[in-house]
Amino acid sequence: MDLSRRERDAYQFIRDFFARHGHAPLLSEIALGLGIHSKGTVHRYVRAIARAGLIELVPGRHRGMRLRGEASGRKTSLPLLGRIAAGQPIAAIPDQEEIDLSEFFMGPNRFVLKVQGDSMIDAGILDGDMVIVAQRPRADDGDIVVALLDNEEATLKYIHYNRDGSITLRPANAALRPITYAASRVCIQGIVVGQMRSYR
Amino acid sequence: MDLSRRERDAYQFIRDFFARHGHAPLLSEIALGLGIHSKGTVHRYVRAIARAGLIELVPGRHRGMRLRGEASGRKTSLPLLGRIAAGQPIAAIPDQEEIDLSEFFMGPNRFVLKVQGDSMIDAGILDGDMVIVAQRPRADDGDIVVALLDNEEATLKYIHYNRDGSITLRPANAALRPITYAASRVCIQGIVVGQMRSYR
DNA sequence: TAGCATAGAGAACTTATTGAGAACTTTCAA
DNA sequence: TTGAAAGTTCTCAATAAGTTCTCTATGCTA
Repeated sequence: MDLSRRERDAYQFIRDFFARHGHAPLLSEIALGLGIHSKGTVHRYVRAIARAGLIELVPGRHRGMRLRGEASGRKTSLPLLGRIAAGQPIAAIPDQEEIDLSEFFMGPNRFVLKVQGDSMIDAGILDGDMVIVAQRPRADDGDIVVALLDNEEATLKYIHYNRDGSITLRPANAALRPITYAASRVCIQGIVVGQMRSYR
Repeated sequence: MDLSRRERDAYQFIRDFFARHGHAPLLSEIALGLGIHSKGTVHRYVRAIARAGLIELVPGRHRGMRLRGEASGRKTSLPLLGRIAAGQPIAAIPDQEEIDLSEFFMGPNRFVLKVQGDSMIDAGILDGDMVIVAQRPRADDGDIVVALLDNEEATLKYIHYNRDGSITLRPANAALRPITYAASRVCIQGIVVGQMRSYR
C-alpha cells in the first residue's frame, strides 16, 4: 500500500511533529503544516497512512494517532537539549527535540568515507573524520565533492565550475592551492552531505 | 525478454529516481529525463520493463511502480567504502565494512547540543554543528567538555586541570584566550564524545 | 525491396489525486 | 454541565496522471 505525494508529506509532518513535541498533532495542525484548509482532506490522508500501516489510529480521540514500526520501537534518537555557548544553563532550555541518528544521515545511495589528510581542515573536516557521501554524477558549484581524477586518484575538495568549461578543485587549507582541470579529467563520485567524528 | 536501448535507459532512470527520491517517478518525469515528449511512449517502455520483471506496476496509481529485488529493505547502516585522499579510485577499494549510524553515537546518558559560535573552530567544531555529549561529572585533562560556569553559563571548551586545583577552559580558536577558574565555579555537564554536521 | 523491430508524437479517454467545505458526532477542558 | 474544538463522513469540482490508441519515421536484415 503506497502513499501519494501529499500522503507522504502528511506522514513526514506527523513524524516530525512527534519528534518535536512527543505527541500527535491535531488534524488542524497537520493542515496548517501542509498548507491545506480542509480538515476533511487531512483526515483522508491520515486514514491512508494508517491503512498503509505506518501509524495507528485511535478513533474519536483528539490527537488519536500513534507511530508504528521503528519510529516508536528501538531507540535510535538522542534528546536535543538546545544550543550551547551563551546565556543559560543547558538544563533550563525548553522545547526538547529528539534527533534521530539513523535518520540524520540516511538516504538512498549514500556511503561513508574515512578522511585521510588535512586538505579540508578549514572546512572542519579533519584527518580521521567520516564523511557521508551521496552518490551523484553532478554537483553544484561550491559543493564539497568526492572527485576522481583521470580515473586514478580520489580526492575530497570544493568544486567550482569555470566559464570556459574547466573545473577547479579547491582544498580548504591555506597551505594548499586550488587546481584547475579539464572537465573530462574529473569524474564526480558524489557530494558530501554530512560529516561526523567520534572522540574517545 | 530483453530490453531495447531506450527501455534500458528508462529502467536506469527509474532506479536512479528511486535512489534519489525514495519513490517512483511520474511518466512525465521519465519522459523529461529521457528527452521524450510523449508519455504514451514512456508508458510503453515502462510496460516492457515490467514485463521483463524488473519493476512491478500498480495500474492506475500515480507513480504506480515498485522496484523489484534488493531495493526494498530499509537500513540504518551505510557502506564504509574506504579512505579517501590518495592513490586509488574508491570503487577499487575492497574490504567493505558497514557503519551503523544509530550505533555510532548511541550510548547511555547522552544528549545532543547544537553549537553556536566559533570558539571551537580549530578543533573542527563549527557554528551549527551538533555535538554528542555523554553526561558525566568528571573529565580527563584535554577532553572537550560542556561546562557550566557559576551555574549560569554553559560553554564548550577543552578542559585542563592545574596543579593548584584550578581549572583552565581553553577555546580552540586563536582569537580567544584560555581562562582559568577556581574549581568550585566550574561544573562539568558532560564530555563531548562525537560531533556531526549536515550539509544543505 | 518487403518485413519487422525500435522510436517518438500525440489524440482521446479513463481514473487518481488533491482540495474545499458542509453536516454531523464526539471529546475535553473550563 | 456544556459549548467550543476536534474528529468523522460525505459530496463536489478541478486538475494531473495513467492508459490505449493510431500514425509516422528509421534503421536493419532476410
